[in-house]
Amino acid sequence: MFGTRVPRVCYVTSSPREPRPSGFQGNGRRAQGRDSPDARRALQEYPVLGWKPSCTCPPPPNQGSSHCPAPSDQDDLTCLSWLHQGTNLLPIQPLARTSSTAVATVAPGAPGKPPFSFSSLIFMAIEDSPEKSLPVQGIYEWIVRSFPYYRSAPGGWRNSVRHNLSLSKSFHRTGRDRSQGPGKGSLWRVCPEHRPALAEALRKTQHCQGPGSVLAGSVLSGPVL
DNA sequence: ATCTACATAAACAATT
DNA sequence: GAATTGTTTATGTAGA
Repeated sequence: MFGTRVPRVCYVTSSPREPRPSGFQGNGRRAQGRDSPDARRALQEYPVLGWKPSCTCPPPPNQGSSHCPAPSDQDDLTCLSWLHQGTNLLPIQPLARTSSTAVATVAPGAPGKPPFSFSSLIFMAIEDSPEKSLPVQGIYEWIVRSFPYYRSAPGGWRNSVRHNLSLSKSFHRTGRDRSQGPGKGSLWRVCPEHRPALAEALRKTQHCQGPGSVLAGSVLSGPVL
């Protein structure tokens, strides 16, 4: 199908892309570095504040705590119920629903880049949907709604979202029910077998922000994560 | 030094 | 034909 793909012009030159602007943040890992100032700032800006640990389900493995009896059918992280307990459905969930109060915590003008990878963002968006599936546009909207940074970010992040969806084995697309209305594209879902890894990555992102972060204080000290 | 994960950019085909 | 969606390739950075 792609046999007709022609080599890109970039091969002609040693520098295929435009020089990156001085403010370019590299590969983004810097921004989501384990304990980077950016990551800490972002976590303080984004209202994980509203996430109240109110765990009634088993903690993820390696958390040690077993305050809840582990159901026999949950040997691993396949169960994401620990991500979906009421308001602590997902770390940034409160912002999406109560933007006025939540966004008030964001520094005016320049929200920091979220510390989450695109995979994590997609994961959260999909898991936050009632049907556990979203079209690309729905994922965009969830991200923009949840992270003010992406409202003003250059459009390239959408490309990255699609790139992640397409490249990552963690997500797969399903046919779209056209009776639900018009719209392009497919619905995207999280592969069940990859949920544990995604959840763990998300948990690590939070965990690695250190004890100083709001999230660490409100989440990691709790029994859920 | 190398590998891996990730972000970003871009080309291009398919679909609506 | 335009816009959107999906796939693929390339490249750069940082951490392990």
